[in-house]
Amino acid sequence: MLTLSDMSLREEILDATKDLLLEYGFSKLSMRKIAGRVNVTATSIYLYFKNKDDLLLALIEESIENLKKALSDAAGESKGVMQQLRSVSMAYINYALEHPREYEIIFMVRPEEMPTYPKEKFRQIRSGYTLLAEVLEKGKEEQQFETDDSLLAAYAMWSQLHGVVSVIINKRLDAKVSTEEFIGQAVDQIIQGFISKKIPA
Amino acid sequence: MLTLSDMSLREEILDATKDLLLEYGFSKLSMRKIAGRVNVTATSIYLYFKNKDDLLLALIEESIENLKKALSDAAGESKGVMQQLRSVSMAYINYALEHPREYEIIFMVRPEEMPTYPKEKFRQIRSGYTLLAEVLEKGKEEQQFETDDSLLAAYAMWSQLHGVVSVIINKRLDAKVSTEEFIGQAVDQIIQGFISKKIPA
Amino acid sequence: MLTLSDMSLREEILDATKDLLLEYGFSKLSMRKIAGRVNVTATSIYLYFKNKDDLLLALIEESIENLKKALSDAAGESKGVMQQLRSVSMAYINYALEHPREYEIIFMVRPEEMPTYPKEKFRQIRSGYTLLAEVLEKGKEEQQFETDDSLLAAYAMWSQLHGVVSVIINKRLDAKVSTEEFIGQAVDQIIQGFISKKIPA
Amino acid sequence: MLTLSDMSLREEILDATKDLLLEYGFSKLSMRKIAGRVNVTATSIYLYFKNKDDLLLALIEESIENLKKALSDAAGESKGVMQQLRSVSMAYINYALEHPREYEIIFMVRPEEMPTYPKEKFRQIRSGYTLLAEVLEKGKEEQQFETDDSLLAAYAMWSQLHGVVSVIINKRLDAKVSTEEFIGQAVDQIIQGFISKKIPA
DNA sequence: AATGAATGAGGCTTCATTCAT
DNA sequence: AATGAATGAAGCCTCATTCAT
Repeated sequence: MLTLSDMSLREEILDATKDLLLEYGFSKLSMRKIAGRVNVTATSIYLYFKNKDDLLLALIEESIENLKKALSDAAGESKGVMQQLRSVSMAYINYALEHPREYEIIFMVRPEEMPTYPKEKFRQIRSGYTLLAEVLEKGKEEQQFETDDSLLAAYAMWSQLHGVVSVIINKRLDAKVSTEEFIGQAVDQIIQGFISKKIPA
Repeated sequence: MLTLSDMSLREEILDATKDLLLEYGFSKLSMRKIAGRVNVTATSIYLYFKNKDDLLLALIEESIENLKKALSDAAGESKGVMQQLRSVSMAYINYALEHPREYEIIFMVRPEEMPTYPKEKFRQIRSGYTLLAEVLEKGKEEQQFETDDSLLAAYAMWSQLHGVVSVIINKRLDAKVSTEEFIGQAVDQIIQGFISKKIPA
Repeated sequence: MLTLSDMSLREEILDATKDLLLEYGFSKLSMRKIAGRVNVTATSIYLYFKNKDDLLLALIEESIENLKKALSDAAGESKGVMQQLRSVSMAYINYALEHPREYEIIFMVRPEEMPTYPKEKFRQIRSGYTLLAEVLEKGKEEQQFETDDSLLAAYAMWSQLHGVVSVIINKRLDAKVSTEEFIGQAVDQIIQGFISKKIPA
Repeated sequence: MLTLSDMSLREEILDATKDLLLEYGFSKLSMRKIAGRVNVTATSIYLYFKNKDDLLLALIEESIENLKKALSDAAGESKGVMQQLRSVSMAYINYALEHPREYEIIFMVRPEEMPTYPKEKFRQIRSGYTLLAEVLEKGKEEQQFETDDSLLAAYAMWSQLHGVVSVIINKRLDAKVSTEEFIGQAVDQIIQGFISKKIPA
């Protein structure tokens, strides 16, 4: 088991930053507060990160990496295309809910807030949907379902999954609504919407 | 026609704040910058708003009001339930894209960033979905479509719509993907997903 | 008579900055220390100057202006060309010794230390020698002395005067040497050197 | 031939410091930057120098030594007194322009910036002029020129030479003026001023 | 001989806010 | 209705230096 002392200061800093981001939000994050939480001088942070942006960047990259891994793991475990579709969707939602800090970091950090943020990273974030696109394309080939444009469909699905997650994480759900039921219902609708999409209503 | 001078300073301040939020993001927003954009001293803002939080609060309330109005207008104009479903969905997306500042303010301002924000306001935000719920309930009564739980379904739809909007506003879309096609595809899937939701896959 | 309270804070700040520059040197100058000396918060300085560079710039400009005025006054008071030559020289030295803070500010602030310093200002500083050049040119016309190149000669004289002043202000003089005698001797040599410059030795 | 690896780290540090001083100025000099330029940790500097002041002190001493040597070499090579006068003057200027880093370090580092700087060192700096004084004294004995006070005259000459050098190094010269012509003219005037100084104008 | 980790002080600057006018 | 002056807290970051290794 990992204890605090097993973590390098660098990791401790990253971890504390995640916490603070989730607890107080981006605009309240400060180097001093991060340092305080790790019981170190603010100066020490600069031994491991060039500056605040550099620290946030490292955080984002790490988080993206984790999300990507979670998704490809889920895709690999499943057999059929239909099953893959559902299991990747659930993996996406589960990862987000189990690692809200990381998920938020990936998505809530806005371009305007981070002008120095390399565009290429934003592209990486999108790569979440590419896995979906691959599954859809495979299903198309296997004639499991018909799609005009797998990429577009994948994008649409991804955005819906993101919406579901977003609403939960941001605590926009009514207290009366069970989160689990909500997820079940939403994922059903999302997948069903994709499968039976033919009537342009 | 409205000219600048027709706007009360209060409104000018609110408007400038919206602009700044969209342009530079929440963490870069400052009373001074707001004042500067309106050509007023920072002190003057305090004549109309108790403090920064109060200003943001007013902004959010105003924005929520506008969104609610846009939605109910859309619902009112349409005849059939099916048509209402689609037109409310599109109204939601359109409002968000046409008033990204307001939409962002409503959704991107996180509870953690605004500790003083009254919880009751967050509940109001959710009211966006109540209109959807009413439409769904009506459709159920008219036996246009079957739903176990209209409220849950409405929540699911709303979250998906939010996801679609979110991805666009946050510029997370690939440049290769046409926004219009994306919206079309997504809305189709969302509605279709709701209508034909029966197979728990 | 001027008392402290008669000075605007802006002037007090400029004055304190001069003192600190002279007392502790450029590299030790800080906004906090300036503020401390004026019994104000560091923040207050920013009400009058955009930033540190801006403050220093104002200081330099003011000092240049004063030096220029002192020199042209001296030139105006004297009658003959020879007398002008001597009186401008003495005015230069006197101004520097009576306002060492201002003189230092003009000359000791190096381009490398102030990258944002507008080149045009450096040109203004040189204008000290233009007055000399004019006097020399006039003397040439009046056939009081012969010069191939008045501008060059003026430059040479100016640099020598600067050297004299420099050595005194920087306290590089031996304690055994009387400053007054040193100045007398030096100015004599400088003027004489110019007048009888014909033998390329 | 000397290569980098032939230099002791101590010398490398001194050398890097000279460069940095010339390039970025005194106020931007930091132990870290010095260390960085030598590819060493800042800590390593403390193996060779007690602290920053100590390092600067070593630099100054070394530079003074070099200047003194250049001057006495120049005096030794020349035959007649008149020739010595000119050749020492030129040696002074040449040394300064060829080793601006060292020259600057000697003269630009102000007592106020270095409170711990032993006064005795400042006295050493002045020793530059003693060589001049000796030449003048010798000339007086040989009745080549008349001086009331050789020491005073030497001081005056030295200050003027310093002025000439100062203006060039500090890039205060107009671009239109040729540095070489300027030096020629100035040295002529300086020497001539000394030789024919008799009329108290 | 050299480093890596850490610190406390202080650098410039911006912030929200108040108070007297 | 609006301002100008001022503040204290805090922002990010760099500094010289020390200590254990």
